[in-house]
Amino acid sequence: MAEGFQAPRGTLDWLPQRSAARRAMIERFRQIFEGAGYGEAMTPIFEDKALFARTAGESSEVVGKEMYLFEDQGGREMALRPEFTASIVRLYLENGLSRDPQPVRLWSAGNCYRFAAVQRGRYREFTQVNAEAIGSDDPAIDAELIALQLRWFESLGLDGLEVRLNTIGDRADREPYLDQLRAYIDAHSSEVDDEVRRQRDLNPLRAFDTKDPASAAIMADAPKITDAVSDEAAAHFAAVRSFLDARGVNYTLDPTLVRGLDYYSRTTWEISWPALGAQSGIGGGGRYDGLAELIGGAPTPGVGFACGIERVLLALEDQDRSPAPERQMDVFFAIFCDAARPRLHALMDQARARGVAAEADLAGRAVKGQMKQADRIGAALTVVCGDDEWARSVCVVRSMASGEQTEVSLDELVEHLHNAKMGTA
RNA sequence: GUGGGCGUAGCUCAGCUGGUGGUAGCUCCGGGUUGUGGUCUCGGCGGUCGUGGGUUCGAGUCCCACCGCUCACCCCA
Repeated sequence: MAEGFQAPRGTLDWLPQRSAARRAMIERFRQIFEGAGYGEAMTPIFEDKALFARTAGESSEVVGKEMYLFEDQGGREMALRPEFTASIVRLYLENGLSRDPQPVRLWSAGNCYRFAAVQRGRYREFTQVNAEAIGSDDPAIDAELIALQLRWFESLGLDGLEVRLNTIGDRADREPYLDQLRAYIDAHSSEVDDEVRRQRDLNPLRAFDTKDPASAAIMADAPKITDAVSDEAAAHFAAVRSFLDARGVNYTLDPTLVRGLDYYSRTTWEISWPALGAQSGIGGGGRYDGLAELIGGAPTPGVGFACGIERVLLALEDQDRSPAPERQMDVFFAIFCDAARPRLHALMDQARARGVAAEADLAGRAVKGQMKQADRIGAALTVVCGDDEWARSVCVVRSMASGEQTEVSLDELVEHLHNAKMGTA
């Protein structure tokens, strides 16, 4: 290890067991969203830096200091994607999807990259599953996305989720409100801490996030954006809530909930699993009706969310649950005769070609060790072939559950294994 | 980027105020069962004590730096 390499800080190695869990989670996500009419979209892992800079906002941490940037050999400024939404909207515009029936609904899964301080649940390379609906401002979509997202969590066996919901109005509502909020902070300037004063200039909405109790008390009485939104946005939010209420979705209203990316408008939400501690946010999203214009497209409404696979998996592991299916093998080949190995390996391959999951000893194990291996991998059957059987061109097929053994001619072995598999399946 | 805790076999960990690394548990491999698993039992493999310096006659144990993990700030998935 001293002279060796370690995975880069903030990255994870995925061994088979967790890889299976991860894949099962994504597969579940796929089933749920494709069952609701969402199609899979994949975008490049890197994009023009400006795509993210313009959409997420220069004042956001993500753009300000967390992007992985590089200049390619052609001198282009590129960034590894810190999130999906900007890429998906870019995809929508670039591929003319505004000509498709609206809204265009897409889901994605893949790695994102942010150069942030590493801790449990926060990694520099991490995986998000993502869903976006672009081209309609129907409040039913906001509610549908939240409901589907919750269905995913529940299908994985995660209990005790908290859903927080808010509306931050339209961009046009924002400036007058921000002036109001800045004025309030200025009026209480001497009573709040540096953090609030810093946010006042940077992103006043975030001033509500202060941890300082005195400042928090002051901010508790500050004007809330929820009260400052237009009648139209308020009506939209009321409609979102009615769609959620009709489904029986539990949520709490949090008028200080502001998502960290500047492009959000109207509905915002966050789902957390509190036991995870500081990185308890396992999913979040919102509406971004102004985003398409920011990157040169026609005004196009949109709404979407993302969930962090690693965090959800940590939560599941904390509950001693794994979404990974049991590993199973149909047949193990236990061969105690060197001369027999080539022929039996060939037969094993033929069985595999017919859909039988099979493996053989590859470690030179003794008899006992090979049987133990068969047991360990959960093989339903073990093909046993030693000198005696090989001399007679047969083998013994043992049922690992019952211990029952039958002798089978090597010529009929593949057919026998195939039938056994079909019979039990 | 800033603080606190931690870093001994593949994994989980003992190791008292510095005096030669633990028959430790689990895993893995083998024997007990001349060719048959899950239990039991015996044995074996496996460590430059995170890395590099320093103090000391002597450092896993003390000091410093770095790397990594972890908790929190922050940020967000």
